[in-house]
Amino acid sequence: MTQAVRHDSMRARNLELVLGETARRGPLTRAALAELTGLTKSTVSKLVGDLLDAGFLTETGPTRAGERGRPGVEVVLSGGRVAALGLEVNVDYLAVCLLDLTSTVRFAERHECDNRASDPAEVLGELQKLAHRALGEAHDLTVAGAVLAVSGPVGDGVVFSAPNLGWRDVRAADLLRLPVPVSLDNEANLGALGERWFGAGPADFLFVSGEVGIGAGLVVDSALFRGARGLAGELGHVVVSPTGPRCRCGATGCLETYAGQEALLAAASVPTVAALLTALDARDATATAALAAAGEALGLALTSAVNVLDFDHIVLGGIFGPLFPWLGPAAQRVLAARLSRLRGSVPVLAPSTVGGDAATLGAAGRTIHRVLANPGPYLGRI
Amino acid sequence: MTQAVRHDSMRARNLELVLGETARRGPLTRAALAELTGLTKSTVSKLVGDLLDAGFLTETGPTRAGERGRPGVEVVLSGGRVAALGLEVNVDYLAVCLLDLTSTVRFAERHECDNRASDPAEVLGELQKLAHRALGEAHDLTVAGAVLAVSGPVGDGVVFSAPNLGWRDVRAADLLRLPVPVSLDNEANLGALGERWFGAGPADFLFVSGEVGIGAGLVVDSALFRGARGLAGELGHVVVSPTGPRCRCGATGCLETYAGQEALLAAASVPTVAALLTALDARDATATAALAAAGEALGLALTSAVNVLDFDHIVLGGIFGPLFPWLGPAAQRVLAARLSRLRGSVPVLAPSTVGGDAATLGAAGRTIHRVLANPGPYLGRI
DNA sequence: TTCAATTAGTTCACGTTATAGACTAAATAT
DNA sequence: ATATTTAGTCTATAACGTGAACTAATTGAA
Repeated sequence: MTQAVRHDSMRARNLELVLGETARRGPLTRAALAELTGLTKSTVSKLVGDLLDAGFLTETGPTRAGERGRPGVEVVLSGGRVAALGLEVNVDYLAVCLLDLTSTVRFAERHECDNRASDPAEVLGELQKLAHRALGEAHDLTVAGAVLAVSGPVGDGVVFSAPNLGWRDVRAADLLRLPVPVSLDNEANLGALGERWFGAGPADFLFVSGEVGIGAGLVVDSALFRGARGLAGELGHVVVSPTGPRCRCGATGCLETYAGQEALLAAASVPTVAALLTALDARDATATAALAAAGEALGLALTSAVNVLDFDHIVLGGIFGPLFPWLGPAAQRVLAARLSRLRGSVPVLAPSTVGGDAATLGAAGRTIHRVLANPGPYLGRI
Repeated sequence: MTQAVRHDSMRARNLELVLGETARRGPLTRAALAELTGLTKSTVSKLVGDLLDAGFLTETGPTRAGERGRPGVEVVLSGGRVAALGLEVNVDYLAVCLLDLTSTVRFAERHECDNRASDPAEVLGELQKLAHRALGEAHDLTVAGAVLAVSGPVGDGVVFSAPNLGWRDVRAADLLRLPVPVSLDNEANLGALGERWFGAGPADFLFVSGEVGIGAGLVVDSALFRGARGLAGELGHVVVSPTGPRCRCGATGCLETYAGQEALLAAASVPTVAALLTALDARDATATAALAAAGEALGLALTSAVNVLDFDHIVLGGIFGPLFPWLGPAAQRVLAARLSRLRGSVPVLAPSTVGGDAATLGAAGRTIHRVLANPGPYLGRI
């Protein structure tokens, strides 16, 4: 349901507009902002003034345009007011990062550890320590919030199931006691946002997160598409071949049984992802064949996803990122074979450009974007 | 990109809000509207006054509440101001309907004819005659626009490909000369909207349109989801079995090769859908088995779609509507077998409650909703 | 029957916000 | 030096929603 518009929401909306344009298009004069937003110069002046006072923007001095007329004074996003915390629990590590409003990394740390079949309280306690170190680096910045990335379906502060960690129904947002609001999201969703904001993700694309399970983050018009219940993107259980191997979900021939981490390692006869990469680098035939087969299965699942959702770009992240050279071409071939006639073009498949930090950065970025979209609450103080 | 908010857009927004609530929740007093929208009584009075003046609303006299206090005067949507035209070109018929703002059908006609491998200009000429009959029934109503439903991918007034009609790259919106703005949309999309507005479609569901091809309309939060290029919903080419029969799209084992109209008729050894229904009613073993097999394939494709998009409700339309008793149970079984463990619940599969008129009604409904969402342009006149 | 209580709807002074255009400021071109 | 051009500010104004006072119409109790 939509809300009534009053003067204050009108103002909030226009503040967001000015702040958003400045964030998106770098240094901008008031005149340029007026042109871009369609607001008048006077209105822009007033809004920019308020954002300067609040510490969200700073002036960078007069432009040296070399053109006729009075040079404008450019304003840019200021990193000195608000920060955001990004957290991630992965199978092999805990990660934390602190970003300011300009998306500059103020602090980042990764703690390598094995979280397989772990105790949620213990792991989150360890993460809390990391988070406090990051908060210490915030100094005088207001930390607007923290977002935690976990793989597997989540909702309303609860991890329903994280197969790689062995967690079920963990109230992670509550367990992680922090002096800032904590929220929770799926690692694939946050990875997708990370790729959009910090990598090469276009406005519409499908981000695939290959881990023990295979998740997907759907980005539509630069925003996450979450589906009716918030559980969209279960790419791992898309049907690849109805008569295929049995999956832990109870079905058969799901993508996960072909390209999930466990299936990959078993097919390549190696114990770890690191060993798999070594084998591939050494041109091991079994490993290479295993990856090509997995790539084909991935291509089939992506074909179905593209048919339903009409994506032109697909980014492979998680372990599929480093494995891309061996997995990507096969998947791309399947996509080309099955989609070129119908669509006229073939979706572009590419590895993540952000790499392993996509989800952590995306997590922090979510808060950054929340603040940029609604600076009101932070406007009074300074 | 979002737009700046000025006084006029604030007003437009609140007008939409008042009009929308009245449309959604039936007769409402000004006091109730104030409560619902969060606007003050004075604002609501002013907005309702304008909508009454413009002929969008009418007062239905004082309420007989029986409670203490002055009884309120209820207002309802008025059908006497604006109408909308819905058009459809199907393989077996042309259809037209005229709806007023209250979604009351003012005129509807269906012209049975065989449009297989037809000449676009000829067919659209015939449709134009029908449309003019409908426009004649509009009398003093302003017809705000016409929307034409065609099966297959469309975009910007052009039918890219309608396999059932044999059309390719037809500029249908231009060919159909009408005295009102004409736009074009996919039959599956409009069927989905028809089911949402005139049938039992919930706020989030997948509408499947079974015809020669199999399309899907994705409804998310009561709005269509069109994908990056507007071509979302190609359910017919979702992978059911990678080694299956060759499809006209160049791939193999697409859903269409199992459950497309041609595949169905061939498997059941009947020449037409009518004959298929007769055979099924007569408990013909071949036909029954063919439908069960198609249902399983449909179930597999829907499994993939649900995994990616997280739908809880699926509505089967087009020829799948009448075929539901023979096709639905098998599909539902596959969905249950493959999704229950992972999701905890199984998506509900149901036949369309609107039937064959879903797309035509959806087409007219699109214009109705466009006007309700932006009554401004029609406010001055009366 | 009368009057208090209650709810609906209108009116109007007011506050907030964006606008338009005049005005000042600072550069380049002639 | 002066005209021209562009940036930014200032002020009066208009649009719109708000809030409180006010009128209207009903029920219920004395």
